[in-house]
Amino acid sequence: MTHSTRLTELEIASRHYMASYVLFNQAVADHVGMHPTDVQCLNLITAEPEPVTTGAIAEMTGLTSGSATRLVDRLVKAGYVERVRDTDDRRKVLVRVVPEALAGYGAMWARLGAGWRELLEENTPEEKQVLLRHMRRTVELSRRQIEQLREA
Amino acid sequence: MTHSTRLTELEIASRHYMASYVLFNQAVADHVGMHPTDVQCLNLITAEPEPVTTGAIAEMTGLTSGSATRLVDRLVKAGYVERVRDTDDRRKVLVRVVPEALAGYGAMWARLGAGWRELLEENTPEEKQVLLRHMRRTVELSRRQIEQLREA
DNA sequence: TAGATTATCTGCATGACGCAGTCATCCTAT
DNA sequence: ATAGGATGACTGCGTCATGCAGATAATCTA
Repeated sequence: MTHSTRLTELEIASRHYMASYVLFNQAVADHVGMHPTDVQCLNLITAEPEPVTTGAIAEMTGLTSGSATRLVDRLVKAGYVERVRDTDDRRKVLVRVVPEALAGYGAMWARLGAGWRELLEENTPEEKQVLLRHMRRTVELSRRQIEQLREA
Repeated sequence: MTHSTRLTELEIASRHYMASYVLFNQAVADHVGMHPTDVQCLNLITAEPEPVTTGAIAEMTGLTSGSATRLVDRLVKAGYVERVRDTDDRRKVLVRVVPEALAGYGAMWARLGAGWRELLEENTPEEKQVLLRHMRRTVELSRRQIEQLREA
């Protein structure tokens, strides 16, 4: 990934791949009239089995706690989530997705997701394993490198 | 990718995968004191064999032409690129990467890129083909869906 | 050669974000 | 039991990236 040396096909593809996600995320956000960060956040918390705290959202999105609060404000205002105080630790605020509110959002994903799912289904189970492994490894590597960057 | 149905492992991994890229990009940006968009842009234009126009940058990043101008302003100010008027069409501005300016930037990537490259090298040639194909397909699908979203 | 089109650049307004401080709640050590 | 500290979430304020609309210069076309 130095710039003096030639980049491999795969490295170049990676860049465009990542860039395309940013564009896609932006397009989705524009379409539903939200900020890309908000879409990103919704995607992350709907992937979680349980409601998450504001702090967890801050960590997942890389925002400060203050900005995460504002992010949740926007999602609440838009009706996508609601705040629920944690009964165990009353300092915490659980952000719960409102399933009904995701109807329109879900309808969009039903259209888009179909194409996406097809794309995945074009792969054999073995190939899917390769992709899954690569994604997980990447997430892990990314996490380590972020730590490294913050230290230095 | 609807939210009423269960998400597959691969779909969940995809989301975290994409999210991790955003975080990583942000961390890199913080590290070099730039905006994420600027890093994104540098990654894209250094992946191109030839200097690109401001308009091309606008398209690649999804920004308006005005914002792209400002983006280039920042990169110029930071010394990463320089503006060169296109001699064929003097309306156009070619944005050329300044190789020397990427020394520090490149040094960082040399460290980070090593881990990244290793990750890719952990795959057999066949597996790399699977990844490459998937990335290209995704970019293509993404492009089509963005178009679809803009129409609707 | 005039008018339309294209590529880039600017003035202005909006809004997301970080920072630093505040408040409420929980934990811990004496 | 209680004081001091830690933790989680929230606010005031300033900064800055971005979109929008219009300006300017260069090119194309009838």
